[in-house]
Amino acid sequence: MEDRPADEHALDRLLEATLLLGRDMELDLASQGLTPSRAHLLWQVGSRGPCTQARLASALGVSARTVTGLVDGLVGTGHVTREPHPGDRRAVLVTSTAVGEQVHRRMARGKRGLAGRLFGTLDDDALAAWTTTTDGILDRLRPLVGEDRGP
Amino acid sequence: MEDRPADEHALDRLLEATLLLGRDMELDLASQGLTPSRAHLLWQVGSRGPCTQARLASALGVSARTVTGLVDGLVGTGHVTREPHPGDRRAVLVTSTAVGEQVHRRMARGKRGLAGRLFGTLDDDALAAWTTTTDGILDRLRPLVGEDRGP
DNA sequence: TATTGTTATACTCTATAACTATA
DNA sequence: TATAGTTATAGAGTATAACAATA
Repeated sequence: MEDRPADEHALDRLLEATLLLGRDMELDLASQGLTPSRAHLLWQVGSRGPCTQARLASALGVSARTVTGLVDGLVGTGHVTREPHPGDRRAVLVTSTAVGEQVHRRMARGKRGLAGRLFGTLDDDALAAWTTTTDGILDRLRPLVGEDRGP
Repeated sequence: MEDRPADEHALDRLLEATLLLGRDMELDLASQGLTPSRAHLLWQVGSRGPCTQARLASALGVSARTVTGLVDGLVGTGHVTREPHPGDRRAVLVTSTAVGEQVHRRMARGKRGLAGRLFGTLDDDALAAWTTTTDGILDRLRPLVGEDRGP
């Protein structure tokens, strides 16, 4: 670790990508009346199917109280409903409505489109090289942050 | 744009890096009593020298009101002071204290260390290839988000 | 006893709008 | 008239702690 300037430059690129990616996704979601946190929750429900709030708290890495608030908001906008959990009367199943599923499909489409825009111009070899290197970066990053929550 | 699965996989990698990078930096800052937003402001002041709040609002991309709150917090913790602006009696100069500068140096050191840990294992060619590809990704990402605010 | 989710409370970050003091 | 910053107000997201209902 001998202070190579190119290393810091590379990290700056990664940080800039982080910033821009976040902003792009927020813009897209705001146009559908969703805040980032609510969109994230809706994405989980759409991808996993009906979930208990405890499971969502674990998947999102937030407290149970926070999930209560996010679900309240999404129930208010008609994206999800709270259904009784068959077999555990303490729990509820957060379930996508038709509108929620439509938004989830739109998010999935948007993600595919963004992937194509960002990486579609690379040939297979260049893409594979970039991905391999990024995998290595992630391997070195994960231990710094600690355990992942979620299935 | 013909839906290459590897594209979506690459985007997922980038999103995961985004998430982990954010978490790592938050952990590091929380250990010094700084929230992410306050740390971001302190970083700007440390890098640019004494700044008006208007300039900070523009650099951070937030409203004047938000800067007032962040500076209030940092004044409270002793990281910055508000000094009179020589030549414009409406404005103040947000200025790092000795403690603030010490934290800024620690942040700079942490950034160098992280860069080394993430990229230091790559040889020059692999690093250059990764950076070049990432530059291209950024070029395609920037127009989606729109204008940068900045100095 | 342990888990699920809610109420109560509080702090941070963010914004808009109205206002004061200066340019 | 325009700019720098504050006060006033509001809403989202987050957390911990105490509590109810159920396992």
